[in-house]
Amino acid sequence: MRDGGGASGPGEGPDPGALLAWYDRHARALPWRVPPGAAHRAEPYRVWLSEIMLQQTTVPAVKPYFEAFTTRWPTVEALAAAQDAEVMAAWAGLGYYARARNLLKCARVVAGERGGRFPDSAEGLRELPGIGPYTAGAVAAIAFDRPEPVVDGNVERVMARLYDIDEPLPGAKAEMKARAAELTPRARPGDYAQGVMDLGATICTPRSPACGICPWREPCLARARGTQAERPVPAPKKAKPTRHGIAYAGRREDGAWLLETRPDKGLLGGMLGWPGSDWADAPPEPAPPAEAEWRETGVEARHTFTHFHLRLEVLVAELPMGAEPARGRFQPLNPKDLPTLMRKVHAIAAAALRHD
DNA sequence: AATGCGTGGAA
DNA sequence: TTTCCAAGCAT
Repeated sequence: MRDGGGASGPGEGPDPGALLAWYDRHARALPWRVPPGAAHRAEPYRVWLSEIMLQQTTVPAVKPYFEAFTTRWPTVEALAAAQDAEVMAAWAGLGYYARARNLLKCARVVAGERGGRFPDSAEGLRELPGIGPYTAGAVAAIAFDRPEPVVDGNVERVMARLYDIDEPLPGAKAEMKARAAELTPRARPGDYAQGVMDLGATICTPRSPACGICPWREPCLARARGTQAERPVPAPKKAKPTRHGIAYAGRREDGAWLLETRPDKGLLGGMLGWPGSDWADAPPEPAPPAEAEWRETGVEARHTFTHFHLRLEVLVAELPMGAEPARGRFQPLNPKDLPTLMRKVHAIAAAALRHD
């Protein structure tokens, strides 16, 4: 690492000071952020919460969830005291649900074993559930002013272009990380980290980067060579198979739906869902969760996950008050508490049962 | 080290 | 419609 200072120029390598000067003028205003130059730093709880939500997730998607969480649970102690089901329901729709399970685990460790104080070093933060190298560095830098390297997808893209790294991902990550680390300044590490990420989000974007207004345009090797659109070189991608299954949407006379909480491990772990068959490459075997006249809706719920497409056939039934299902539990339902796939099933089922 | 794990918006 | 991808982590 080195100190920032002078201006960037050709042949001199990128200057952290130029990036900080750009950030002072162009920092995005975000709900979890304290503007550069403010007299105080952001609260560790809010920095941590935002960083967990932002993992592989866009800023527009995170904003309403961050607002909802901080309003409902203003402190780590409040979050730690929440019920599992209410936190999972509040996270529903944001995706990567292991984050929510680890969020609660982490909150309970911090509140229960650390007096509500987050560790103030990257090394300490790294021990907590759901906090990996990136998040540990980000919280240490932003909340505690520690000069830690903070390497996310934005930073990797910026490094790939600054140094015109032509090795494909993910092999190139080691060099990207080394370049990012040697560039990280001792001064204002939190602003610097947020600055590089803002640069990646607004100027050095994946497609059509705005090189003409970039504070690092002069030292950028890819810009000089015209290769910026081809950096970073992506990893080879695999085809997504299509899997099939059956979902059973049962509604009792009182309006309660037959739902089950999915096991913690695996896809949509810990979330509410409809009982059903396994999801497999072959046509699914029927697996009704209760004895009833299950009726085909003729509509499939289609959904794409990270690594496969899914088509779920939706079956519906009206169940009597005395029904004793083999699987699941009757409960009142707010569809917003369901992950997106299960919301799609609900919409199909509700429409089918409406036309009786 | 490679794989599993969500979602919605943009092109 | 399909593809791509966005502030990664756990195993």
